[in-house]
Amino acid sequence: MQLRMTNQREIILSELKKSRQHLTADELYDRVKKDMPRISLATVYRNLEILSEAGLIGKLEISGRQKRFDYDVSEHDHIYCAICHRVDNLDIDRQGLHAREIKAVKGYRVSGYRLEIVGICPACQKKQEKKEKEK
Amino acid sequence: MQLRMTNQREIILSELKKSRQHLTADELYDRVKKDMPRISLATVYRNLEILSEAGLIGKLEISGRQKRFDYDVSEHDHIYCAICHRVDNLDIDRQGLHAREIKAVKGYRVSGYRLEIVGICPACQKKQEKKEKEK
DNA sequence: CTCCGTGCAAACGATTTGCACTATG
DNA sequence: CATAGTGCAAATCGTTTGCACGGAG
Repeated sequence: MQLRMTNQREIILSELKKSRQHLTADELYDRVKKDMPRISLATVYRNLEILSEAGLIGKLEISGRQKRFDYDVSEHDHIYCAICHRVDNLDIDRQGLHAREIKAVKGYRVSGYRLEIVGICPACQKKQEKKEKEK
Repeated sequence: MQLRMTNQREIILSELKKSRQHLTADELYDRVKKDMPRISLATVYRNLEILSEAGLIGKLEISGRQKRFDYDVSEHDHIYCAICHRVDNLDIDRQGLHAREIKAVKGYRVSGYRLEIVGICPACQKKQEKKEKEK
């Protein structure tokens, strides 16, 4: 099962990379459609799955909502906005955690962990302040 | 909007508490149905949502899969099995993380974080060993 | 040429919602 | 007795799949 670099796959990949955001399949679909109007959403889903399996992009399955895909494949954690669900990459030292983690496993064979910081992004903070004033 | 402690709400709550597991809505539905055969799945969903908003149970939204509900409302993290998706509670010291977290926020107002450790649970490890032998 | 990939529509699994009815406080 | 909660069915949302056709290697 070898990978073919089709036109649609190439565009999906480059559109995600150049976005520098953590897009959902349908957000990406909207962008890709501009270059390739007949592409189908199913193709976007299929390719995102394949690309993330191939290690060319990252897959984010954060807190029960829509999957997002990451242009950055290096190991890192995420912060996301509880209001608008925007996601940003974080640079946290992962060393300290490992020691703590390994003690806590209760019989599990640990393969990794996911750390998500939750908060309110700058844009949504501003919106809240505005609402506050209007009262 | 005051809460009424209906029969179904009470049973859902007590069934989750006594399970000492992290059940999904439909797993809980199956259990509750034994005591109350005419209850509907929608009622289970509605009540789990309400109960978690009221702080009587916890809601777990792990890695893009089905929501699970937590009988334990105290602050804690989780470990889950990458194979069978079983979830267990963890006791990790949350102190060390806070300091690191606050440095990393890039304009976000941080409200908390979620740490999930991923691994393979004892039961699934055994299954794998068995398969290995059979080859 | 061989199959992997595509577009389309239909199928799917989890969850939510509109509605008329019920029952709690 | 007001109105939160229920059961049911249908709707919705994100995602996946079956199929016949198209195109990359």
